[in-house]
Amino acid sequence: MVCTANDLHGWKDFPKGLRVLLLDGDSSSAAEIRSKLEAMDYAVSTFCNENEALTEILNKPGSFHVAIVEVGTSNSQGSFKFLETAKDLPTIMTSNIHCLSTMMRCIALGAVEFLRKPLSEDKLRNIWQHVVHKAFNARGSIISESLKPVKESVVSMLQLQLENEESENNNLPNEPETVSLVHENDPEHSAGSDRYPAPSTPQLKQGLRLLNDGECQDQMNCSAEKESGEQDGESKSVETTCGDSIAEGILQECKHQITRKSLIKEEEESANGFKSERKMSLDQHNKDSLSNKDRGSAENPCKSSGLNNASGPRANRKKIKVDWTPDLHKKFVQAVEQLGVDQAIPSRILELMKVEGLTRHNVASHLQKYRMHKRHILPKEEERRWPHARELIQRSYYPYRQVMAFPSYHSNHVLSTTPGYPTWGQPCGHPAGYQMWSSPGYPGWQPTENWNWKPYSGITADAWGCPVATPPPNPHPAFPHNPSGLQPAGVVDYSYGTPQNSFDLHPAEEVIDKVVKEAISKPWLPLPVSGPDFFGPPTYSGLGNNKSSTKHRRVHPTWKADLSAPVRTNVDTVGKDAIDVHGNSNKVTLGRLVVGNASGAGQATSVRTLVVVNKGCCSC
DNA sequence: GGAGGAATAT
DNA sequence: CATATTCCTC
Repeated sequence: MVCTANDLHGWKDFPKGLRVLLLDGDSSSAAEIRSKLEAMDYAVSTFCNENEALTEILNKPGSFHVAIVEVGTSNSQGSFKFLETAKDLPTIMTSNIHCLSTMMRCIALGAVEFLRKPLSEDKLRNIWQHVVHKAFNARGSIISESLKPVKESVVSMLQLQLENEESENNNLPNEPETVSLVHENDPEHSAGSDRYPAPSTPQLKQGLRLLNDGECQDQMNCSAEKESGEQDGESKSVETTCGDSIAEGILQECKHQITRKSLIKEEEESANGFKSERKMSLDQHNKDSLSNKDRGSAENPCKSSGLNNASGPRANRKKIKVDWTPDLHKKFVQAVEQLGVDQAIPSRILELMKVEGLTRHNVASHLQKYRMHKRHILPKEEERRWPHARELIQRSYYPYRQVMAFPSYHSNHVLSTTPGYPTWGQPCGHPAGYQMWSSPGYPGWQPTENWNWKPYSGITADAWGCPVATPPPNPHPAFPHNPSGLQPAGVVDYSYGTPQNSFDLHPAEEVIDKVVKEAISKPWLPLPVSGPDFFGPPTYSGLGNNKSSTKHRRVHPTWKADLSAPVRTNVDTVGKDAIDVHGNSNKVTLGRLVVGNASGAGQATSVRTLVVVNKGCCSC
């Protein structure tokens, strides 16, 4: 009697009907075991000696799913022979005697388990696990005929189960259980604004594995991916799975019926040092994918609903690393632009993107990068388009007063018109390698009307969106006009604690006042500050520098907005309270500004003091 | 408590 | 480097 796929339907109540070969020389023992097995709806065939059993197996391959073989003191050789012969049949050894060497030998010969008599119901009830295990871990691709339906039925069951879970999850759209398998580490899992892989979207279902101490409850699923029926034709979902052997086995099994593009990779370590990496993908129209990798964090195991709860801390699920593919990024940019830069916050972006599986954290992280690149790129674009802007500024805007930042002695590339564009650059005419950001329709980072920055004659701004005015080569530039007749050169300096040098500094009160007043009255004009590149090694002085560490220095809220918006200054909002006139140091502190270097996010961030210095000199 | 976002870790 | 995570503030 050989199982076929047709048996599947009859196996909905698996493991009932499991065919058990019972080989026991002790007839009374055999009867007892048989009775218990049959009480569990297992189909039992009893044999008294191994030859009969082996004959049956050989004559009717695939007749049994599992064997329970007694090892006695006298018939041990027969039991070993059975083991050696029936290698394809998951065989559980059982014995009254407790002999370690015998147990070892049995295991070495391929026994799946060694149980001591008496065999309780509990022990017998779970023998099906060996069948499933064997079905999914058969060496090579060869699976005995009897195991095929087992495997398929398990797959089918799990698929059905997952679908049921999905229906339940549909009632709880924000907290799908399968999602929790992916995002169990996400502290935002309960936040309504966050999105998770929505199992409601017909996609490749996740392979799930739940490990429970002692009792293994492997649950897998695999279902065909349907391409139609996307809610809005745009939604994407995260595709993920676990990489344990069973899962992979199922995935292999399902490969022929699944159109899948995502790569799933996972590596695991021990229960203690659990570590994994996974690739996840968000498919859209079979085209783009978002691959996620993820690293588990030991301190944050599974914390969520349903299935995971049952599995306990051991069922450590991993977070997902999102691969911001061009398409995904495009969606992101579109969302940002739709919202407007001001309103573009992670949760809203997330909503607009409609990418399942993406979390607010993912978006926030990307947004951070986005903003940084934008700040960095915009100024260079402006500079590229208005190469003489600074000169114009100096001549026309501050005809009588040069307010600017001194470049750092380490300044290297702030205003250079770098030939290439970073990948976040705008799309026009980029060399290969930037296609991600320059694909047709990609909005790019071009300044839009959302950037309410007054051109200010194209003054350059740097990574922080602040205008950058470099000093002219000539330290004492001769301005063609000096309509005000004032002493020129109120100079803003970022002294980083370094002493003022070279100039005889005599702050004329009126000059200082004028600088301050103008800054306050014209907040839309740039503060004469430079971007990160402009500064030398960070030192800290002045306001906000009472911390010894560079950590957690933050822009004052009133400044923050302006740091992200290119030109405006917030002197007005900072107010005079932030203005500190250093009576005897020729400085007026306007406020604090956090700057960083250009090398990356948040690195070497520091607080600078804006100081207006009356530079009492000028050749004019 | 949760969100945004800078700073930091991986 | 890109992304995740942590930490801080609001």
